[in-house]
Amino acid sequence: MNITIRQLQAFVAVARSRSFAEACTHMHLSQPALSIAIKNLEEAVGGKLLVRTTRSVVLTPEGEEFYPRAKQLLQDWERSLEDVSDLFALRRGKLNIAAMPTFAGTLLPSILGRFQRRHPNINVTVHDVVAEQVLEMVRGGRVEVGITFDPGEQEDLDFLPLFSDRFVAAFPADHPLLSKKKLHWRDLHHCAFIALQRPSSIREQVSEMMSRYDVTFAPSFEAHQLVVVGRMVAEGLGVSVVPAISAGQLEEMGAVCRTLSPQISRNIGIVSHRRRARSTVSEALYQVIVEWAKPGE
Amino acid sequence: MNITIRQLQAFVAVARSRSFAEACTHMHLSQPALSIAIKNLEEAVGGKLLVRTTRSVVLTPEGEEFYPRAKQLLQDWERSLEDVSDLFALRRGKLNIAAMPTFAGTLLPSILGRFQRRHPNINVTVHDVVAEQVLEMVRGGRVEVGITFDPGEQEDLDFLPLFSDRFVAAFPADHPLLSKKKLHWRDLHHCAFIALQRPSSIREQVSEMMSRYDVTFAPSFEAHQLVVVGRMVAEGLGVSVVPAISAGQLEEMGAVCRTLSPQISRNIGIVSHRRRARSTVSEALYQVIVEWAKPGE
DNA sequence: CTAATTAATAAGTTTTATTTATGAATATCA
DNA sequence: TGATATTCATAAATAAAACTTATTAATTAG
Repeated sequence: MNITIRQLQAFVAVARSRSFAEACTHMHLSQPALSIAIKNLEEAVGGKLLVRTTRSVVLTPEGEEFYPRAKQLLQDWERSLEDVSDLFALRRGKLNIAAMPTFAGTLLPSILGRFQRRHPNINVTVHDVVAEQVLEMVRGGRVEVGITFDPGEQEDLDFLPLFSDRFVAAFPADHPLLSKKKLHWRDLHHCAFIALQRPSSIREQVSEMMSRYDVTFAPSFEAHQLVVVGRMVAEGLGVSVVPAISAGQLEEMGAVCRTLSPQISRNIGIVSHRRRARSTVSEALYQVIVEWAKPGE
Repeated sequence: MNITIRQLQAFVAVARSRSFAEACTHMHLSQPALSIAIKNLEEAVGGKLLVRTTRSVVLTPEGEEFYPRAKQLLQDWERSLEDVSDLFALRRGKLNIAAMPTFAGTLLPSILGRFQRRHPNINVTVHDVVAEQVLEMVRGGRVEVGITFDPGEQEDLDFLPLFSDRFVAAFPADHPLLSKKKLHWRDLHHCAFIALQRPSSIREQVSEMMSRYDVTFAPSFEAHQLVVVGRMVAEGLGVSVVPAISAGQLEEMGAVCRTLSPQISRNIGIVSHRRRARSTVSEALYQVIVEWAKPGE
């Protein structure tokens, strides 16, 4: 006969109350059922755990030794199962996501705010890394969800586009080019240029566009962080080209942004692993992001 | 639905082998039974633990988190039950017994030798304390088995007599009284007497016998240990009266023992608690002692 | 000595587990 | 590409177990 959890529970209940009758009500079980449960448990372990007379129930020395361990076993059992349940019920859990810095520093915080309000006990860690590394982290399973550019058709990755982003040029408030109605990439010729340092997909794409229109890509200044680029532009050190989603941030710092023709747009969206299973938590974040991006649907 | 051990075992088996089919043979279960077991487990915890396609089985992130804990739970479970079984099967265990020094130093070792051969993994601790304290230790539950004199009718103690012991007088090899055919307590008058120090039931009984026959109980020497008394007697410092079971020990040291008339005998036996349950280990020792005392039965 | 309390046993019922048989999906190989 | 084999899910039937009510036995309290 194999030992069941219920048998252990029965034993603990009887041992605690020193009475079959009392244990019955506690276990929501009839008295014979409890009797048999204990009997079977005793058979399984090979000896008496309780000495029952019609007037009293006492533990044998072996029962005395087993009692605390049985309690511990039951407690561990409950605890472990509760923990998994919590994971599924979003009452508890950890989530790692990766996002390219442009997104992580602009739109992501408000999304996480919304997620946090809906699932207060989930711990989210954001890895803000360059676009290519976002893909690598998803591929390697270090994060379940990544937000970056459309990586194109990938054998092991899924991409769900959220919105499309464009490039805008950022000027100091008093820059002469601001008087022009329509700005073209070519107009940036001869301007002192402020670029993001490598590795940066923005830098790569900007440099590619400029060379396409015979503008020499020769940055006068470089910086890692977008805020630094913004300050530099505002101070009149030069002009820069940044993603449209960062435009607001730059204008707060005193720069003025203008669209550039021809407009090139890049899709930004959610990257996830094609074959790996997604956790309930990541599914929940996925949900929130999609709702945020497409409020109508 | 409540979670069973079998369901956990099923989950661990599948998670380990990454295959339902393989887990089936390991669990001695049909494939549908296993399928349902996993399904029920997943329902109980509130989400998917495994992602099954027709070609592969992989763990979900939650499953991945649960897997090691499930293994641990099962291991603890097995371990605890095995430990209790060991207790009953006399494969392991501790036993505390109390015995009065006369017995602990003479006959007990060979009994314990026999017990040890029969149950090699039981750890026995012997408390050699004076007769009254043996009773106290049994009464207080500090030991399950005690060996001492018959305590008479006791409300909470059982006594099983094993053998009866008498007192013998111990003399130096060249003592004049040794020429007498029959020795009486009265003959000890005027002898230099060597007594055991208090508290000792032997001392009490000897002193009582002597005063009954108008022999003054005025020890010239006293010692705690019987061996010391033996040496003193052998050296000619005086005579002593000791239990018959210690006679052999004293004669080894050069003393000569003679019976004393009238012979008074005291029953020596096993004391145990009347209401407290006895452990399987103590039962086993009980058995060995009884067999030793009454080889015929 | 009777009534009350407590646990064990018996018989019958319900619930749960398990098996056999079958179906659906997918990779393998000709 | 299509047959084949493999793998897991589902359905129905059956075997096993757990549980309940009714009854019995034993012991204490009044």
